[in-house]
Amino acid sequence: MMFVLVDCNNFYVSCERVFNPKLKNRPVIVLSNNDGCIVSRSDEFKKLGVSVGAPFFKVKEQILKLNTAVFSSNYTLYRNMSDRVMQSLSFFCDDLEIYSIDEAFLKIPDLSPEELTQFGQEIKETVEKWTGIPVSVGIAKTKTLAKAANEIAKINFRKGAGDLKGVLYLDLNDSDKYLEKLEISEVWGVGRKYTKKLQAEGIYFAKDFKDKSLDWIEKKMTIVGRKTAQELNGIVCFDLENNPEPKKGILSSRSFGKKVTDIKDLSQAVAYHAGIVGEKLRKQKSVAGRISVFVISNRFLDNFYYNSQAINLPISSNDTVELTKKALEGLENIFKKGISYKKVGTMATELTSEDEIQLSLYEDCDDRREAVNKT
DNA sequence: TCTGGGGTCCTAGGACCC
DNA sequence: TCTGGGGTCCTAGGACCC
Repeated sequence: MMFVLVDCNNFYVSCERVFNPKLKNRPVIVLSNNDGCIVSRSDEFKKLGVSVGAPFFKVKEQILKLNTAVFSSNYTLYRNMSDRVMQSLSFFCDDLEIYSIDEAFLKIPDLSPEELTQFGQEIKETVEKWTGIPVSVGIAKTKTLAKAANEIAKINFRKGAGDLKGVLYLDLNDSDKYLEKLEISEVWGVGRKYTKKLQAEGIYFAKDFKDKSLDWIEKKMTIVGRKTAQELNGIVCFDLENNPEPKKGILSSRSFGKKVTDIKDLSQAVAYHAGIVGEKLRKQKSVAGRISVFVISNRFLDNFYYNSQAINLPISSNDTVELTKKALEGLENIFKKGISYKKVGTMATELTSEDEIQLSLYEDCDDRREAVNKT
């Protein structure tokens, strides 16, 4: 079997371009809540080293110089476009995992290298024709290698080399020639912290990592790192997950656009988030056994303050009134005067299905009845 | 003063992903 | 002046149990 990773290029930017074709040849930036951070940017900025997550104010000047179109994010639009992309993909293959809003894995049978490459190109052309969203395709023996292949195809395309045309099948037999050029930080599962750690050990490229001893890697990076290394060697450790379990936690949070110090303002926000959480719970037919609330000050200033509290519910619930009451109780316990708060959130965990809770309520009744009968 | 061995469960914290 | 939001998984250490 082979894994195919289809990844939309600069997804939010591409969505905006679909609805406004004049933006095709113009630099575009999409910003987060409160227009604080960059969440998507066109290729011009990738080349300039403007990364996702960068604070807008720091790069604003540089960006506006280029006659850039700047957008606040419009998640309804992006969700809608995402659905269309995923639908197009399901046309090619039923064995499909929607990994994120702009990425999906497909699992397909082994074919010859030429056929695989052709398959990838067909996917790319079709999705672009049907949705207007440009994508890159990576194909390989494991998810981690498919991710790498996709990344390499993207880099190649951006450099204007163009020989891959946004599609790469990474054959296990000559993976080294690609992996020796792929920065370790680009490997799926290796983030900022591990990149530093690994570089300190002289590991700069995916190939260096892949050739290290597994036990050594596990010691440094837990079992997760071990699996990543195995996957780079073609051993499948992460299979397709196309039967998603219901979510294990549901979170709603938002940062404030201005200074907030008053518990009244915080309470209002916490209640709002509890409402959102309740709504999401009811939508997926879950109830929460635990509700937590957290507050956080500006992490870039001194006197950084973070605190959180989790409260167990006597009976699991998805009722907004109940959730709000408990969340506000929690807030009172962690509120500290004189702090300038930047963000609050409410989170539900220990989720179970609505049906189960009803069942257990009946069971309680039965127990009680039994107890009564016995006496 | 000496003070077992093994198991489970829970939580906080740290890493990662998009 | 201004730094997103929503998730997952793993581990260590403490509490508790026999």
